[in-house]
Amino acid sequence: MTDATHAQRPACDPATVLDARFNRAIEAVCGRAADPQVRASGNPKFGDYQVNAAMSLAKERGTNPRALADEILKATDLAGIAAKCEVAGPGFINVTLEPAFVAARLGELSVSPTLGIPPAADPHAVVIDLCGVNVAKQMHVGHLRATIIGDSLARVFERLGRKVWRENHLGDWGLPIAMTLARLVREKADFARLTLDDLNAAYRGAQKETSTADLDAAYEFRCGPHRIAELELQYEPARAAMEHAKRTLVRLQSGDAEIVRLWERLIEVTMEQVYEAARTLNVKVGPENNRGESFYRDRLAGVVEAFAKSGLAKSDKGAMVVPFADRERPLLIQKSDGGFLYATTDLAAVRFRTYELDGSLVVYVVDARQRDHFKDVFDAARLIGWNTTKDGAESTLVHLGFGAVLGADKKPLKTRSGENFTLKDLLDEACERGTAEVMRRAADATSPTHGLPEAELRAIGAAVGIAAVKYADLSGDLTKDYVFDLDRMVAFEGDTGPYLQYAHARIASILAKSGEGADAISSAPLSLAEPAEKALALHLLRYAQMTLDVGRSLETNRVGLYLRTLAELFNAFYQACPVLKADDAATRLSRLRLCAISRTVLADGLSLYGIVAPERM
RNA sequence: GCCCCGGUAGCUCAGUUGGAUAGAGCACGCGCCUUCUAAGCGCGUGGUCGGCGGUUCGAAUCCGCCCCGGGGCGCCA
Repeated sequence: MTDATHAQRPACDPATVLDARFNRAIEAVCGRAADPQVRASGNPKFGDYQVNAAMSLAKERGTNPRALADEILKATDLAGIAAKCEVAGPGFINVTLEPAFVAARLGELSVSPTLGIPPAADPHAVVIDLCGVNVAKQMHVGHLRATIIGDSLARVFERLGRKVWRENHLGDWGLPIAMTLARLVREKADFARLTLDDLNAAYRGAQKETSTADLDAAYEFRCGPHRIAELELQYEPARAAMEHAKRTLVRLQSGDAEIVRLWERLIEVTMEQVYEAARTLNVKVGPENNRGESFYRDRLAGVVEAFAKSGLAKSDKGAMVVPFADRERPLLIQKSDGGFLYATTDLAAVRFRTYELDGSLVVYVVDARQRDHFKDVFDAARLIGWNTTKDGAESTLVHLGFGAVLGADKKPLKTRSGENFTLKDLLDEACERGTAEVMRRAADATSPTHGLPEAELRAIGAAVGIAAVKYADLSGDLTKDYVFDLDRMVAFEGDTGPYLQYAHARIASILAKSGEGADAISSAPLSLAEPAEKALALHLLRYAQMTLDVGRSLETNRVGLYLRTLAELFNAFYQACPVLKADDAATRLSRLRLCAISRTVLADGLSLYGIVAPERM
């Protein structure tokens, strides 16, 4: 997203070297610098890399593209880098790299603690709004995406060396919470023993008991006085409940010690499920990430004041709105009764995140339906100049609107009995399926997991089930809806999380059986004589660029694509090149080192998804 | 009505940001475990990339207009 990030290029990536060399040659030939357009070749018959700039440059200069490609190629110093270069097709320059050059770069990668990722150029923080639970409500499948996508992006930015804030913007404030609280008080609930189910029931009960929909409709359609009087009598309890809720809200807002204590208990009970889900999902979200709506309550009046003072907000039908030049719909920041709205809270949060948290990138991982809302909030923030860090650097505000999770019938996911699928149900089932599969395989006497303690098998099974769920979610286009089909995800065949874990376990197994020490392996000379070895090595060298690309684009699916390709290339290598039974000791050690690097990169890549890579499965 | 997001193989989806003959996985057909984990590998069948036009050396990708599906549109969050 930032130029600084974009400019970073991994030193061990051959594309970086080729880019520099061809850049120099193009400048010599054409008299000016231009992007050489270095790309990895899609087809092995076109070599390892292709340089595509000659065609567009020739068009610009009105010359023959193949002749220009020839000229550029002649001017490029590739001694020790390329084994073969040729001009092909309309003017592609196809480059086949020298295996020794690739091996040298891979050696650099293997001793890099960051796997070749250059240090972050932007010293500001990245702020990620994730999870987004509501107090007194059960977590459902929508929270799955907000949580694991946000956590994965956080992990990517941590890998890139950025300071990351995971912000759990909980819905812990406002009338609905007060209504729930009021009802629990009236019911004389035992707050010490409250469960989430109790809260949920109270929340729903409160919504229902205060509903005056029929009466409101009667007013709206100007029903006769008889009908109105009848309904008013009927809705007397609803009014009373709402009055109580409002009194409770006032006490909460004014800091009434007793009410605040009960309110905190509500949050505690709600968040316990979040922490449990986070543990199951291997997601780094805990109490330290809680910064809910209530945190911003004392800043809301200031937000409205700031917009009013700068002339950006105006009064409209008694409410305060921020109008926009390019659209009809204004942003409502204060109700006619003086109350604030979620847009007000979000504006306060934007300012806190850019200024106080010093974020030059603030990512909101919130479902796609809120696109318009965030467009308005971000535009308003830009109008008033809140998209800047403490030292005045520009902040990028991004809404990463993810698609819905659908059932097999393409409708929002429901259980068989037609109820909402809670996140817990879903994760429990995934873990069960994973465990069943691991147990089944462990029963086979020839399996590497045969005879392991049950607790260990269960841990592997849970890791496998969760990997299936997370991979299915993160490896697709985040903005699209996707069909949640446990049967398919937990099939563990093909393009799945367990497929990657399996590749990792195979590598770990080879290394364990080799009998070689880590030092002997990590210091072995690399030779990449076989095509499968070289192809694997080339892909390993692209890890750093892939990670940078994800940081720039926020497309987590690039990680999945990279890892799937890595696993495929490893499997091809595994099939074509014996490691433990290699022809000679030097080849054996070289291949072991290739295995070790593959394993490190695969495990690191899986860690970007927060997927655990077991040694055996 | 206005705005936003999608449409790629029978199904579920990729497609390295405009590159060479559009790829996987399921499913279907065939082959590979006396060799490091067969949750694997190889081969085959399967396509008007929603439609029409445009931009250019080159389009699934960019632009315009349609068709179909989904979502959102002031005092809830």
